[in-house]
Amino acid sequence: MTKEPTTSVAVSPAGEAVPLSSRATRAAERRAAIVDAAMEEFIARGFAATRLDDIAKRAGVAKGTIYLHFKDKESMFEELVRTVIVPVVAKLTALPPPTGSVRDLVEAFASNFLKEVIGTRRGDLVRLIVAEGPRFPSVADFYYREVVSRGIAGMRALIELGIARGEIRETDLARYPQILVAPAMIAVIWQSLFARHAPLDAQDMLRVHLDLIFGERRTT
Amino acid sequence: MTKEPTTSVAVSPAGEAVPLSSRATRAAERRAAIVDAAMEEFIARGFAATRLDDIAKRAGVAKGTIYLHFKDKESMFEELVRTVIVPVVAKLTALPPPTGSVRDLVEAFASNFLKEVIGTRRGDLVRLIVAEGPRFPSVADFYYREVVSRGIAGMRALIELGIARGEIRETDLARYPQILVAPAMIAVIWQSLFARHAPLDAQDMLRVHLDLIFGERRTT
DNA sequence: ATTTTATGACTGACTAGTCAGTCATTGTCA
DNA sequence: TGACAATGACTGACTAGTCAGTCATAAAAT
Repeated sequence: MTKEPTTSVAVSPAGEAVPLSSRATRAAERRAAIVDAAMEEFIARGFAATRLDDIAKRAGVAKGTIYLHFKDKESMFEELVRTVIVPVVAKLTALPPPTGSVRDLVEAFASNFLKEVIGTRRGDLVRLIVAEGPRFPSVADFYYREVVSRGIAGMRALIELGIARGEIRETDLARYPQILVAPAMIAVIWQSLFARHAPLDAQDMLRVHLDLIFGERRTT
Repeated sequence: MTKEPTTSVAVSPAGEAVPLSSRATRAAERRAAIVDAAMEEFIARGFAATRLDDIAKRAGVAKGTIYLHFKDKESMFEELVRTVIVPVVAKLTALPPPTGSVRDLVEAFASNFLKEVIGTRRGDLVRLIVAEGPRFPSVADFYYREVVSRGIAGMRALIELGIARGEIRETDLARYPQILVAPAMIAVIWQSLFARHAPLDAQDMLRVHLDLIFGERRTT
């Protein structure tokens, strides 16, 4: 079925020698415009209710052009998720220096997450995946494989380190890194759904949560 | 005016074995069948992708019948959410006796939540609300008003009691009852999306989380 | 001039919502 | 009690509209 990698993605081979506004470049720009527009529309309306005409209009492109880049609506959605998520994973995988206390590490993660995800388009994407996941097993699979399982593994490693160093009391926590992450996820969803009813100070909430796990912070 | 339909349930002679279908009863049954079918379909496909024909077929009813009970697809969805949620709220509002430790109370809540929500159709409904909320402000509003704000308030009261009684150390927790609830919500979502990849022992996870908040449990 | 890329009018499949007609149930009267 | 009339719940074929995907044509690049 969708075995095809679609139209050859303009992955320019390492070298460039090619003038900036080559075909490949233009194609890549158009593709990016389509991805951005699609992101916007899918987040606002969900998969089924999004019209390709709207995506095309927003991207400043004719509808037919979309089909030069994507096989159909479904695979566009799937590729969109991949396209947007991969760089985020890459960024998070670029681990910070293993210096300082575990709490500092976790806090670095948290503040990064706060800035890069909560209340941003990427946060909305998370909600979108939760929303459409059951109807797009391939998306859910991908997300689990690339983001969730890695994230859980990384958090577990951190927790174990924290336990080993005596920073974390509750040793069972290592079995459920989800607990460490849960408030952050809740914050993402809260901002999408209830921000207008009751804004949430995500940063402060995460701080309190970390106090709960690591104990009250002394002085820094 | 004897115009009243008088839901005359008494019409059926006591001894008769035919109380099967008065008009009113049948109507109520049909409405219930439609609500059930709609719930199933909306959960499986989301709002936009659900066909009224499918709901009708599943409910064993003609499409036109749906319109005798609901104005249109949108208000059907909205009423559906209300219909399903109200009894749950009622149940949770029936507070347990204020006996025992706060931890016991919270644990009672948790185990109730586990049994009644996580991994059930109601859990899927929560996911559905997260999914469709942004496109159905009225649903999100209703859910916030009837479930979220009450739940948060209730949890806050419990936390404050726990703090007053010395069961809970972290006094800032009262400002973010979301932290108390977060793992439970994550469990709901996890079961919907990732259960097949990595089943989650929600009960055990919640126990660990409560240990984190209340401190390790002594004896039971 | 030829090939590649882009366009947008067009098509056909699909579906929310309607409504004229049917008929089981209920009410009335002899 | 039985026959007949009134009611309105129920049906499903139909309408009007939508939208994913196509393709003949045009523009741009080479």
